[in-house]
Amino acid sequence: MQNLSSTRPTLEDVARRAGVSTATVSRCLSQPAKVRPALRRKVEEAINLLGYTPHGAARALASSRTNAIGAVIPTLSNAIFANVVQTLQREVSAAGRTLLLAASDYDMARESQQIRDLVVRGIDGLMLTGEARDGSVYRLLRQRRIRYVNTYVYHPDSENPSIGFDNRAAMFKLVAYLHDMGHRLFAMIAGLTAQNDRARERVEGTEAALAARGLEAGTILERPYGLEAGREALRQLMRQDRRPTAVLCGNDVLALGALLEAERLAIAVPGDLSIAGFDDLDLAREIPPGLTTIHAPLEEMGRQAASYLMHQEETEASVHHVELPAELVVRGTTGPVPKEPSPP
Amino acid sequence: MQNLSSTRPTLEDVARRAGVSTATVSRCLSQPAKVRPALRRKVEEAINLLGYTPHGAARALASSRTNAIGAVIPTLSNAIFANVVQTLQREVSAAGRTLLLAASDYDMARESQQIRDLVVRGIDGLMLTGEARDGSVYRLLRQRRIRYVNTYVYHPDSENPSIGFDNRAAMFKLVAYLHDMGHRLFAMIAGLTAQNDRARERVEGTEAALAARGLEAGTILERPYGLEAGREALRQLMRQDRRPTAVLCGNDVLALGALLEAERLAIAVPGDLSIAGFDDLDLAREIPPGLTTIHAPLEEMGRQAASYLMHQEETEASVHHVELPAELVVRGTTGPVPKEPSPP
DNA sequence: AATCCATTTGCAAGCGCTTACATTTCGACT
DNA sequence: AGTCGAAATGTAAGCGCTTGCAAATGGATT
Repeated sequence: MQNLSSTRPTLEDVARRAGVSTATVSRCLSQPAKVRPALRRKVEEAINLLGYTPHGAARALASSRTNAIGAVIPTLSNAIFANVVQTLQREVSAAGRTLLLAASDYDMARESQQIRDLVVRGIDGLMLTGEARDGSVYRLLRQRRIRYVNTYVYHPDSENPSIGFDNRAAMFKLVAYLHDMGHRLFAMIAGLTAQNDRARERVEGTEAALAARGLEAGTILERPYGLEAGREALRQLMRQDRRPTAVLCGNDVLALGALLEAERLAIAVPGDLSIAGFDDLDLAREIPPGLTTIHAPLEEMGRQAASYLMHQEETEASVHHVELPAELVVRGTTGPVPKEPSPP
Repeated sequence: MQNLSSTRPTLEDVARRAGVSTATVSRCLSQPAKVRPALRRKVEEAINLLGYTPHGAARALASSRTNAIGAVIPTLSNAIFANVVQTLQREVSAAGRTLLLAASDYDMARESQQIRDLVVRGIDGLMLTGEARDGSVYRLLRQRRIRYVNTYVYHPDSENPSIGFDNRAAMFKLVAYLHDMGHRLFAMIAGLTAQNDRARERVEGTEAALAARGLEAGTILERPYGLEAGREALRQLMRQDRRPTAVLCGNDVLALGALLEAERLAIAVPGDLSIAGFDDLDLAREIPPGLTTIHAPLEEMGRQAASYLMHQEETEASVHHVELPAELVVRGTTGPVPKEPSPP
């Protein structure tokens, strides 16, 4: 059953063994319908006998198709990326292709390098996170005719395809809801905006929403995404003379940190303070009293990205843009503004 | 600066442009030290001028090295896998290689297929999760001379290399600690053991530890890893006539679910009930009162796996096995057994 | 200047597969 | 049986790169 020699068997070995040409064997593998059953059977027999498996690189070289899809994300340590990659991988794998993955750790330079590496290695499609990156990267992708898509953002006017949601608009919804609940003084615990356009859009959305409603621009703290950072930021906010009554967080992890810290400081949530997150992690629903947040449609985003990247056939006239809804999910951490100003 | 023609430039284009042979260009790319600076400069100029990038498949075919490392894990939706993949990817990327990733969703058949796919695609090394899988997979890997390693387990007697920790021994530590705290009736909310040897080892470890101490084998519930499943399982345990005083959970996610449910049921933790997890997620430390758990040394595991898989040079005499410590971390969810039996 | 050896460079043969094109085979039909 | 077109198969030319080996080059040494 197994070939005992140390060099792996090649197509030619199979062809010889089956008494056919290499072309026929090749066809058996990629378009079995084109080979008559009798021959096909003989070939399959030879394949099993020799324990033959195709050589991916040779195949890619000869056919100039790699059947590989790449993805570059900031980090797998955040569930919102891990989950999308999980979905992407599932779809890609189901289509008989392979996922090449790189994580940039929120470093734009590294991201560029990783994209280039993936291009060199050979990919048919590429999922990217956000839009902000060097123009040369997009140029390379287009020159190489590699299909790509930006995710976690929806930028209908961009020349780069996007599948995602409107981060700004989501913050507008959140501010509107809290404003209507009577809140007037807001604060934000944002992510680091320097290398992260999604975080930036969330901040900008908040600022714009506050301005649009004639509200004071509150304190904005930038922190790396992490529970401890969220805790620390909340402490800092609560140390201020004029305490905000509502704290918007750049993501659920920061919000969870803030919530845990509020609990420790014996600040009632939402009695004294409302806290909201962004992303809607599993935990947001489970942790008492339930985290008010924006639901990021990750599953759908992963599926759509996979589908877009793998359907190369259709050449579309216009740039592909898909907006997925990012809905406000009201749970227990937000409520009406406290009657009297919260104690100093 | 960019080549405007639609076909990408090849090594030959560069060679012609620089007035050298393709061999020289090739050497400039892979062993620059072997080319005199003057020539090298000319070549680099031509490369930039044409916007040349190597063709990965051609390179892999000619050199029979792919510079790719594969990893197959159960799912990215669990942080313990996402974090290890994150580490692995970082190391792999830093070494100028690429990570090919597949997630099996705890389906052994799918896992086999994915491993085969990766082998066909071409990888120099492969990280696997657990040890239990079809013998033909290991045979293929060895026949193809692909370096591989099982992780999340430590099986010093296996012929397959492993880098991980001893799941059984860890449960022994946990049982010993709780027994010493006075607990006599244990229960376990385990993961699904059917397709998961790590989960199985944790169950077996618990059973063996209980038996070794002459303790009653308590109820063991198997549940898919998930918060909601943990909640439900705890409800079921608390409905029993004889309630356990200590609940061991197959992982931290189940433990967190159990903890949240206990809170909802107004069962005091650890006053009435002790709960312990496994893995030591970030959240385990943060969530009050702090989850007692086993710390899984993920970072180190990822690093060591990467290093082992990428250092092909040294041919070792014996099978590579590394045991990483999985320490008990005592926090707030465990304590002395309640004085009187907990109320029905 | 001639000689010699260590480097540097070029030549060219593949690596294993796909695929356009040529050739053969097979039935259906007359 | 003989024809003819469609379908099946074979032939062979690459795909873009690496690398063993031969040839050429450059200094160092005499």
